[in-house]
Amino acid sequence: MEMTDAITGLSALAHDGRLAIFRLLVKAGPDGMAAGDIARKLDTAANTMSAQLLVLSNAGLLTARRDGRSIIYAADFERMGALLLYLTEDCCGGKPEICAPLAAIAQTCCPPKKARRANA
Amino acid sequence: MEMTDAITGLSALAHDGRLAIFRLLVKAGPDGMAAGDIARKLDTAANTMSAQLLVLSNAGLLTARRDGRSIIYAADFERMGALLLYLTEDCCGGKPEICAPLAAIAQTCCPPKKARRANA
DNA sequence: TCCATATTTCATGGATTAGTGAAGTATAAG
DNA sequence: CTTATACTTCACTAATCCATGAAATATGGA
Repeated sequence: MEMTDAITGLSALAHDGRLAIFRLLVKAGPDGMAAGDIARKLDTAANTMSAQLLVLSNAGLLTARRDGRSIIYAADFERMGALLLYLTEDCCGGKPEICAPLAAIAQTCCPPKKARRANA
Repeated sequence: MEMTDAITGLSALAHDGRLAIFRLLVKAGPDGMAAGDIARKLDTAANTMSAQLLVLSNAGLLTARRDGRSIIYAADFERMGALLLYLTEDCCGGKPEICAPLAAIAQTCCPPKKARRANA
């Protein structure tokens, strides 16, 4: 990931409405959610929601597919992983002082050697 | 870390000048750098630099201390670690699909069991 | 075809952000 | 005490962001 992409991603997430959307879609998983359902869940006007989804999509953090009249948005896990990787690796140089706390969660969710724990 | 703090941090980093400052200070380590040295290194006007440093400081990502006529800024590693932890844990729910790439770097910089590698 | 639903696009206005010249504050040196 | 250095603060403008009403587009059903 390049620096400009990282900045676009950070900007997209640096907004309470958009961060809420992203978090909701992470919880929703690969199946994603229809734009209207997201709007109702977060109590946001349809056009406002559309603009917010566009920003996240343009940052590559969301994928979109049409299903009938609805458009289903889903979090792009790979892209988010790349952003986090950029922050730890390129931005922070993998300093132990910074990424030590991450080791714990990486350990929990992605055991390095043995079988991976199911998570949902 | 709370969501509003995370947003403040993301906003602070979502700017090319400020991200460059932060990266420079991460490289500089705990000793930090004087505001003027940062400004010269990044070819930025003094007052512009001051404003950018203020944003990062207000987000808690930098610490500042006076040394004679200079003011020394340093990256707050703990805070950055907390931001990354928020993004992986609270925002992304520690999903393996997202944090798997992080496991590698966490593995490299912070070995879980054995002695930690020195890193300059 | 006509209508309802789902979402987006456009236009607008208000709020926030960002860079800069000029002035102000703090420290050090002569 | 005066002057220089190091930064910050202030005032201002340009640019960008953001929410919203209104209109447009796309799909599905009667």
